[in-house]
Amino acid sequence: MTEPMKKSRQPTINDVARDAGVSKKTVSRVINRSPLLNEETRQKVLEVIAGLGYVPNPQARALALRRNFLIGLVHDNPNAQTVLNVQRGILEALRETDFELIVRPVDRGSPTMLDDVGAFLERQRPFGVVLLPPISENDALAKLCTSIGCRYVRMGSARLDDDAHMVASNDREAVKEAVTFLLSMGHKRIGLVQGPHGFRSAAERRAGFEEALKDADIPLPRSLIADGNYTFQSGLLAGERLLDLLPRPTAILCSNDEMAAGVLHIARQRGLDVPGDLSIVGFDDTPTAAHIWPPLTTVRWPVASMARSAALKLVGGLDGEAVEEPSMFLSTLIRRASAAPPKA
Amino acid sequence: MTEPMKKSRQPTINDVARDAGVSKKTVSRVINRSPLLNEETRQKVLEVIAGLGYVPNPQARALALRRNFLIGLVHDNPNAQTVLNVQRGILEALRETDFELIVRPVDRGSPTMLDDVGAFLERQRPFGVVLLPPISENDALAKLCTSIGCRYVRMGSARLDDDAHMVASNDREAVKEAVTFLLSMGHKRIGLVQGPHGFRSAAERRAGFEEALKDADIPLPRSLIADGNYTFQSGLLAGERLLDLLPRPTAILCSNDEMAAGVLHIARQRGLDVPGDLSIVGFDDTPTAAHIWPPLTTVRWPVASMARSAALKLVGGLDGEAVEEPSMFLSTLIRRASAAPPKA
DNA sequence: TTGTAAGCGTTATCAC
DNA sequence: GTGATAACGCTTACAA
Repeated sequence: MTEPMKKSRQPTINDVARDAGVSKKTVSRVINRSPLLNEETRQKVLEVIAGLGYVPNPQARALALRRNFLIGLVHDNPNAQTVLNVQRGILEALRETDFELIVRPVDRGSPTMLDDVGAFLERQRPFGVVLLPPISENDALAKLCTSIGCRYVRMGSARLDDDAHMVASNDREAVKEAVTFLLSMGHKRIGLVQGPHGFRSAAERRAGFEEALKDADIPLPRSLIADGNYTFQSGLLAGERLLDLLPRPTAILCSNDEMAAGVLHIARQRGLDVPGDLSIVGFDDTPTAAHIWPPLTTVRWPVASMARSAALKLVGGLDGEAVEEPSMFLSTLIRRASAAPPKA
Repeated sequence: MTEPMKKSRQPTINDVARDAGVSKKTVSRVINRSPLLNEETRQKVLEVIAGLGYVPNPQARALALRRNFLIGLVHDNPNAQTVLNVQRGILEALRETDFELIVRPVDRGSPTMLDDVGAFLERQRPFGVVLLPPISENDALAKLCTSIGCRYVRMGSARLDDDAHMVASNDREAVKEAVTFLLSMGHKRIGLVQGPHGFRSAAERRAGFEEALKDADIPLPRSLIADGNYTFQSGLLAGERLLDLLPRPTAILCSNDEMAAGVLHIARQRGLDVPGDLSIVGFDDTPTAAHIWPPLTTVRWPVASMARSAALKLVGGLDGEAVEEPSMFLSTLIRRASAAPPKA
């Protein structure tokens, strides 16, 4: 029992092997759940492992296996809650696995962005990466991952890639539903604050907006569409633009909640009653959406679930089982007080 | 030039050594910036490295060095923006180093929390961890890190540990300043929505609140203090409690912005004019603070800078230089429209 | 079912 | 200054 000179360092596979009276390979088999193992041997080894408090060294395993246990999250999404929800979803999928999550925010718009991500992938060689919008919409980035040999899954607002490499919410349908909801309440003059050019989400949401109006045979003058860039500030500007119109729109759909908050701000400044004089609908269901006054009707996309599936697509199928994770996710319209039938 | 059977795998240190006509140890010296190296040799090796696109394998380095290049972020902070700001700050400090950030949200309140973190530390053996409040206030956790032999730095609202293991904002002073500001505008009846019991930040902020009133010789009846738990919901309840009082407080200080938003909500519901009838002050300067109406006067603590220093305390001093990172950080009162002199 | 030997890509030791 | 050689802790051949 009394080992001579018990070193205080972490026990290694050798210690376990010695104490259990087996070879390291056998211990390795136990760790890796090899099926061809005498049950007695397994038990004995497990006991020694527990007794010693042995934990396999991930770096050593990574070296021997020529792959590591890191999943990267590459993102440039400005919405903190979204990013955290994604992290939560990924970690949920990674629980009970040996994988860890490493995060890598990148600077969208930086001319060296692709190089930066490339350097990160080359250096760390993560087992796989989850790409968040809007950067996930960048096809060059996906190609880069492929060329480097790094698995990836893109999150997005529409089918961006084949099922193995993407999870998406159907933003177009979701917005269409929201607008149809407004129409059903009697709104006829509905404005849109759209997201920035080059963003797939912005394009999809606009498309859904237009489709809904078209289906209802309601004309859409260009003046009812204001530009935004997903910031509160741009929502303020867009709100001023749209509320200057005569006749005023009775409802405004915003491509995200931040901008909706901006529009609400302007409406209040002008003494408009929301939703009496103006209904407002957002997109994202950020925490703020529920906390502003009146609470914002908005669209919630299942970020965490999507992220979870994304991660499972990456790490799943390692045990040979096919990965049958969904690729498309439904968003839900969250009805709150900011949208109601127009007053008169 | 034409190597026979160029394998498509990543180049290793051996490839570099062979091509440069030196030993692997020399290449290793170049990588690790060893000072005792012939400049010519170094240049030649660097050329080959660049030519080959060689990148050292972090896992192999970790194994050989018996330490890895991972900094963990352990957090249970509910504020997404805060967590992301921390991540940003840490990564800023880690840029240009070989370290990566791995994140580990934990479930505060789970009875197995300490075990969970312990398992994480044992398994991954990160080089160091940054602990976010409120979990960072847990002394048992700090002890656990020490016993496992994992470096740590705690972020907090007050001195929680010695300088090497902590960075803190001075919440007490910050709140004191905010309350003094309200007093200077003529408020005499000021309510407090405090944070949950057991949170150091809540205690510090309350202490600052009380000190300011005491310094001004203003009595503080217990009824002017309402309990909250840092959620919007609890802000609603606390707001109702305080605004039921007669005479009504003319100002309310909230221990965070979420709760301030809740109080604002109630004030609006009751038709109160903010700030005319009621001034509101928050704490945190979340994005929401600037987007609600009226924009919220609040206290901003330099999260990212603190996180940056925390990370530097962890990885600094590796090159022998002493780490001279600050431990205390000043918060700033952000004056917005939600606080003004009382109407009458 | 289990063990032996070799190797994963790097760094430390200690000669030269 | 530089280079053999032996670690580091694990896994994959391939034997037994």
